[in-house]
Amino acid sequence: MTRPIRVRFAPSPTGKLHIGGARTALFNWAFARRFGGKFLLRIEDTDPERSTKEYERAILEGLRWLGLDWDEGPDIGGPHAPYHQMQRLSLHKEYAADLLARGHAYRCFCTRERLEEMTKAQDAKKEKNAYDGRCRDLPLAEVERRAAAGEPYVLRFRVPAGQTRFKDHVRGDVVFDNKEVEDWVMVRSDGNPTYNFVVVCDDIDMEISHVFRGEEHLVNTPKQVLLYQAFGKPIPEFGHLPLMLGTDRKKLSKRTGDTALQDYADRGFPKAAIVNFLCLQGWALDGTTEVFGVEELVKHFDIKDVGKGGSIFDIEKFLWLGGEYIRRESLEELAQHCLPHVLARGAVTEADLRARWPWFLGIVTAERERIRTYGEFAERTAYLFAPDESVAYADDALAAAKKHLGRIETLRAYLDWLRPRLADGVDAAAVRDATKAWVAERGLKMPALFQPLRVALTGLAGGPDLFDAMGWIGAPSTLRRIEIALERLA
RNA sequence: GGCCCCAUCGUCUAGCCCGGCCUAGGACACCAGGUUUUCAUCCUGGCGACAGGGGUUCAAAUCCCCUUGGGGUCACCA
Repeated sequence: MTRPIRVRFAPSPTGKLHIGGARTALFNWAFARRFGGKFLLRIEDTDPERSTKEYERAILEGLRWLGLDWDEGPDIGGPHAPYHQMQRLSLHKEYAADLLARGHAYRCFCTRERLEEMTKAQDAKKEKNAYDGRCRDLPLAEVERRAAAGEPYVLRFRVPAGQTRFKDHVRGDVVFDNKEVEDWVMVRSDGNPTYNFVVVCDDIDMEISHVFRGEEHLVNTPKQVLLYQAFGKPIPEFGHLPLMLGTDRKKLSKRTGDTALQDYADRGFPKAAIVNFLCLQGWALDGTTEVFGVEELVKHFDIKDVGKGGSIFDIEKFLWLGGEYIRRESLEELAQHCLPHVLARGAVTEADLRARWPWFLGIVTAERERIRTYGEFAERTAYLFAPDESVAYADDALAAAKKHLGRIETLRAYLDWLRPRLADGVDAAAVRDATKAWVAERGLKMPALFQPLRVALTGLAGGPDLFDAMGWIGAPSTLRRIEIALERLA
């Protein structure tokens, strides 16, 4: 009964890696690593219409990027190769022939048109939609004759009477009445097997011991268990993970936010924060520790501890975690991570940035406590690379500046005062002290100068020390931006 | 609608399996205060939940039943 632990993640390359899929992969991986099992990857490319090599590559890249490594898979092979389902077709056909020969499957000649009518009739009578079994007990002679005549047919699984139960590590034992399971199609009329059939063939062949997947597969499970029984093969243990929900409480979809792992990588979430956050959706280390890494996950993860209820994807907490990880990075590390996001905005070249790396590090130092993603860094520092004439003024910043009635006079007086002091460049410490004294002398409140000034220089309502910012943009731009603000803030 | 699954603060969750230590713990968010030229970081405090109703028991968030609510799924897609 105790088999070697072998789990798998089997994505279909019909889209980008879904964030929920990433969590499924993570939990499978963690389970294998915790209990010394094998983690394998299998590509379910049985839908040639929608599968692409690009998606497949992107999915593998995404998993690798997260730090998940597999012991067997399409790119590295393994004892049960190939790991692309399309390349395993002959095996599936053998399995199907076996089931047909032993009476666990039968040929069904019902046309799509007839099936449609059947469904319509069932709807009209408010009956449940299920195959009515017309071809289930056709005389063998008739079956042979029609098949020989070239009449198209599908292979349906002959669901026996009784009940089907299976072990689910997150839900407990689950029981289905076989009456609820229809005689489903195993092999299409074009000879290609369907998902529910192929999955079981491959899981048997690859000696998968545990199947952990999303809850949407729960209702498929009885069909699959019945198949294992028909084959006389050991049934794996299951674990149906709760769904990740959008803010509408429904299965996470593009309607309520980004769904692809790539989207979050593009926004500049630290990958460790992504992994950490994924862990927190349905699992907890000890209920108290929120920030932890994969070492802790692998040390403590068990499928039994995964919660049953779906969890709403809370982007705010995700962002908070991002900030936590960013503040744990070394300065150099963080700068390297921010770099591509700054470059992506297209206002500066890598060579330029590399040439003034210490300058860049200074800015990273000042912004790090404010950002939660690398993308936010790029956003917040856009003013540094903008032409003086077109610094974007944020709405809240503009409102804050305009609260000060004397802003124009103050700014004009300050500009006149400042100009000679910047003749030899910006000495941030000196200007800072002198400016405070200037404000005090004139009996002004600090914000009366600082808020309009901040908008003039950065266009933002908040940010790092203003005099540091002067140093970053330099004396000419400082003066020029104040001049421009005199008009834009009027 | 049939079937299946689920149900602790607004959100993520600990506690539930093996009833008592729970006047239910932590985190995000929010509110208030401190620090600060602003924003943020950081620190302090606050708000806030066992869906409802029945049982079982000396004792129930924890076990059982019902109701309600939410979700998933009903293809020759995966």
